[in-house]
Amino acid sequence: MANSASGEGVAERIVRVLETFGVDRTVQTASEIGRRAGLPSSTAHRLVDELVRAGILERDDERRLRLGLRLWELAQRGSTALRLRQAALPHMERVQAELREHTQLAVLEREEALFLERLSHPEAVSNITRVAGRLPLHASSSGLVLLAHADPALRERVLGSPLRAVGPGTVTDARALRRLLGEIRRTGFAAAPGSIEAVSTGVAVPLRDRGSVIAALSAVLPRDAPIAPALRALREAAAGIEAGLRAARED
Amino acid sequence: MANSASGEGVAERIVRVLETFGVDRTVQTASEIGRRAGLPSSTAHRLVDELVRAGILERDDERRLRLGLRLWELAQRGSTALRLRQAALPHMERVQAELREHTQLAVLEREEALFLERLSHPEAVSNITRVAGRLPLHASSSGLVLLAHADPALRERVLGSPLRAVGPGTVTDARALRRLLGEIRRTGFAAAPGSIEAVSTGVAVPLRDRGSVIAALSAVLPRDAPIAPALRALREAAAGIEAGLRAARED
DNA sequence: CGCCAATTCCCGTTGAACGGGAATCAATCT
DNA sequence: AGATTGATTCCCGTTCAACGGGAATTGGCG
Repeated sequence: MANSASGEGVAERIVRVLETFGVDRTVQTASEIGRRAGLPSSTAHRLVDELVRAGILERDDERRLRLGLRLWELAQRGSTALRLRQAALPHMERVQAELREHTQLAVLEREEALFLERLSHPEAVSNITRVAGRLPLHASSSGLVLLAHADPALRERVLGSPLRAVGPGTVTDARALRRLLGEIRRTGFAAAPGSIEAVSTGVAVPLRDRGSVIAALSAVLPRDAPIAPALRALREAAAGIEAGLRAARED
Repeated sequence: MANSASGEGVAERIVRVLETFGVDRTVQTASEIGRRAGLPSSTAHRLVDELVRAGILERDDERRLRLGLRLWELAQRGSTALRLRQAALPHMERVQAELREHTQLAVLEREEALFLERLSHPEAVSNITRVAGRLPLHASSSGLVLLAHADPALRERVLGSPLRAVGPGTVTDARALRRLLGEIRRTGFAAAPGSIEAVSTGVAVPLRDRGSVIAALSAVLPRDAPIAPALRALREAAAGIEAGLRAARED
């Protein structure tokens, strides 16, 4: 028999299992995983056992499952994300210290904004993004910057799909969004008041490497705060990071 | 046929493939991977293709392979490491700002010290550790702290195995190491001058959760610097992190 | 004890994975 | 231009590891 369910490979199935874990669901029983991944119970148990043996999953004291440290370790190695994060971190710290607000780094992944890093500030306004969290491209300042500089085909795809509102200020009209993206390209930054939460405004600038935009650097400000100082700090940091990336290439 | 090589499962084989990537080897051809993982060429290509389809590996412009962002994303979710890192990061930043030296966070994984986080300071002395890097337990201040508080069986295993010198000051004598570990338990910190590089001294303190040591927090100082200020800063940070972990449990 | 869910064990079936080998493509050298 | 080396793709017969249904077992919990 072997894999009668559908024409998918083992790796895909493993990813499905890993995807049953989430920011909100970090430990589960084998049966839960099986149910969520759509696997027969006995199959789920066998597969989970194998993943534990391989170090991809770990069992805690109660024999419940969580993602293994080994997976994290493997993922860190050599990922492009890591290099970018390493180059960006010191500059992000400076921005965070200066602004006293959350500072974030995001990249485009599978038509969404994926947050690579987030330095939170205890006194700053609330903000839902997390490391390894995702947001739709049209619903955050970082996403807007990424979308504005993305491949035109992707941009049209997003503009043509329904634009879900995340916060009260999310731009959900395709025509307005298209105009906004043009403006972001022209001015070199995005401001998204209330696009996620009513109380906050995101400000983001693009980060370039070899000419093309590879990430967005952003800060989360209180709704009514002036954006000029944040923008200056972010731009300065972006320039520093870009210089770092250029220098790193010269090794 | 199916997997004639040996009695290992698919997951183990996939991990072997992922392990061929390293900090120093982040992109490879499919054939390279196959050779290093001990797979026949055609098998390697098929497997790699599947991993790319699953998003675990990515192809760059030249069709060479690198670890995928999706893997990183999955790994971040829900790992214990992430929670610890998140709790520790702000305190580490404070230590780094105060000492102006590298600050690191390490845990015990498979009989080695695995570095979860590292804040580097541009003006500080060189230091070879990296995020997701590993060092033998006896060869770094962090490792010594972890070893001193590790399960006695593991400790004996390490003491009984050959102790490779990494730097000029690495303790390689089992008897001396045993005495040193006792002292670390007594004093509550480890100082390791030159254990990795001649020019630097590592200072590390344990990080406890529910009574047992789960990680080590360390700083890298110039060889002749006084360790007292660093020790004070590290201890203060450790206390703060431990309080944070306790508070997080109350949710 | 009775109930429910998780887990483990058993086992007959079978097709997906395997890998040897040859062909193709792409650089690089002579 | 022809030869060489290595990566990649394609083909295909073999086969056994994976599969999953089902039953038995464990373990809380009221």
